Amino acid sequence: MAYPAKTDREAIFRTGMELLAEKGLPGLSLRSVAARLGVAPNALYRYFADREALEAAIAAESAHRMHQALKRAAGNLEPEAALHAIARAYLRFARQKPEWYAMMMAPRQCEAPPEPHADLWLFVLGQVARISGEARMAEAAVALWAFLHGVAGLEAAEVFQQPASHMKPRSSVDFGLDAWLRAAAADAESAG
Amino acid sequence: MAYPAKTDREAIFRTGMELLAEKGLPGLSLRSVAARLGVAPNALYRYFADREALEAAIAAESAHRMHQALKRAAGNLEPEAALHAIARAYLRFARQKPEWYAMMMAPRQCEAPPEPHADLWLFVLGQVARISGEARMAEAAVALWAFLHGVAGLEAAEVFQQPASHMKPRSSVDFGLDAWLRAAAADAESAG
DNA sequence: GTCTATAACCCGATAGAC
DNA sequence: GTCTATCGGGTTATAGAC
Repeated sequence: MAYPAKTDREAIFRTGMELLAEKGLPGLSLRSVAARLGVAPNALYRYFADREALEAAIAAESAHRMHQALKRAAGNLEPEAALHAIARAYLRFARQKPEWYAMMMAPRQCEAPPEPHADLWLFVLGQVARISGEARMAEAAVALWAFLHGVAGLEAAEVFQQPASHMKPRSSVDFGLDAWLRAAAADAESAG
Repeated sequence: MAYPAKTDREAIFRTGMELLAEKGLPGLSLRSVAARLGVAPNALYRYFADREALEAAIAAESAHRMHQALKRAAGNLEPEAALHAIARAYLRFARQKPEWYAMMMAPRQCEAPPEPHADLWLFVLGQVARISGEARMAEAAVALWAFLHGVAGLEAAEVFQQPASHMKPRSSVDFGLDAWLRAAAADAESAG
């Protein structure tokens, strides 16, 4: 062939993940991805319809990686210990890969939630059900997710680093987690 | 004068707020503000050092408006009712003016938190202290803030509108809020 | 099917004239 | 204090050669 493929969907995607982790959201552009791969910018359009499509692929992979991290953290721990471990792993992921996390949580117009997101959600739902029971597991899981997502957001905004704010991130996370655990456990009792 | 002032800091700022509310974050640019005011783009640099400075002003005003909204919601209600009202008002603000909310919460490098942000935080802290007591009011307030910020983020990401997600936003907010209130009240008792 | 080249837009920011 | 003009950067997207 006169023009053998110099790249492929996988390589483009991988380069996008790298650039995002290295240079943040503004560092991720079709031009920069193409430059690193040594191809012309519009060569990428053969593999991704537009920037949105590339971002969606990155978001899906990010959700998958978080799922793996949470599963590893939970291991075979007892329900309550597993949930503490999951919460820590969630916040660690958001802290260490803020761009992947942001990409994964970014609003994106699509028919149904992509499979990795759904898998992650089902995993959390299952872990929550072990504590709260199944009657109100959805409400409990959403509340937990909101709390963790909120902590991640506040950490990203560096709210805790304000000198005169009197904020103690660690103990605040514990406060919220304990409150949630007590409420979830109470649900299980009232149902049982 | 050959060139009388056609605009001023206040008009620029107000136009920025409008554009942000109308067209979202990508619609806010120095060029678009200048176009709406009928001046050349670089005329704005007389009043704001750069885009960051304009954004910081918008963020401060957004925090002020949320503060007003929360105060109005709390009124003279009893502590627990006031907190419910504050939580609803917080989520309503984030839902109705998502760009202002995002701007207000966006990471921004500055020495100290701007005054409107600090005022808002002190107000929430005071309201929380009425329930939890003063010993752990900071932890409790941060946990509450994280939860509300998280719910706002999930709503913005349209997580709740996914058809097969089995999520009920309203009851999830109630779940989290009730959990928080019980924990905060328990703190007050153990201290009293 | 991939390439080069380019178009047609957007943006923030700066220089120098009036 | 505002203007025109411009620089250097970004983005999506298309046309046409190989």
